Amino acid sequence: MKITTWNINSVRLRFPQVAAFLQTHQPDVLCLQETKCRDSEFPGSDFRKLGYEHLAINGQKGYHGVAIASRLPLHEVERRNFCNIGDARHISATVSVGGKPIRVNNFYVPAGGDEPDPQTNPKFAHKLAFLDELDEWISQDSFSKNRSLIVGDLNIAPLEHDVWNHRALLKVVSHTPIETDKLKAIIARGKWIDALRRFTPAEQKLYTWWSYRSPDWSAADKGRRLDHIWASPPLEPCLHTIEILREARGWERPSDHVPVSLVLKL
DNA sequence: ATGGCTGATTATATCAGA
Repeated sequence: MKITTWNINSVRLRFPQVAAFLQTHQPDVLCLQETKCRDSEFPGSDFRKLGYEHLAINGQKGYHGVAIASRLPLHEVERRNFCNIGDARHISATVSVGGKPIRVNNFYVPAGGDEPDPQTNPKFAHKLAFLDELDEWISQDSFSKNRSLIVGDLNIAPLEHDVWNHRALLKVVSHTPIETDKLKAIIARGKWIDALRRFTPAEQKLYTWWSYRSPDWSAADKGRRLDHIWASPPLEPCLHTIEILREARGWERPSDHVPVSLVLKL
């Protein structure tokens, strides 16, 4: 079973890139973030034509929005209203593979604005509150004791080599200690397996996002690892491979995030 | 190195992203 997470930055604008990816890489399940459209505007028939007949969508107008497109049936779809503000940052569904369920949770964590101070920056306060609620919610036994995946754009690069310059980014939202400590605590509490790092040593640079503002993103290579796939302990023996499709950042009119995939041998 | 860019909006400047 192959599952991909990708912050697409407008699913309508970038459907051609999505189609190219699906046809070449053939994931069973695709989790998208920043779809940026209402549910009624989601290009569902285009996904169905490519064999992704099972759709779970949590959209909103203009901003945010998450979705799961799957070749396998999706059950028990849930859209949790984190921080009770009515935005679209989570969707989960159960995928059955060989008759055994895997619970897939797709997140788009708030970016957090510029200033890493919750007293003066409401966006950063929102990000921290979201993480606290995420921590409490996924600490339930049902997550860790069953076959669960946490995927998505978590907007935090937790490790030193998840950013191009650790020291320079310590005061930059996405890599500040208050955020990275929280994320590491959530991982530790749930005994989550950080699947990308399971296949790449901690000393090796690993990025999934490169800013649009860098004139030569590849040569400068000032990336961050903002996109994640975590697996619950029961899935540990099934983790097979990870792929970060760096080349997608060089496609025409790209997203600033690239697809990140996990293959499970179930 | 924190924006030099990008996308959406009943747009033509503003907000958001990270």
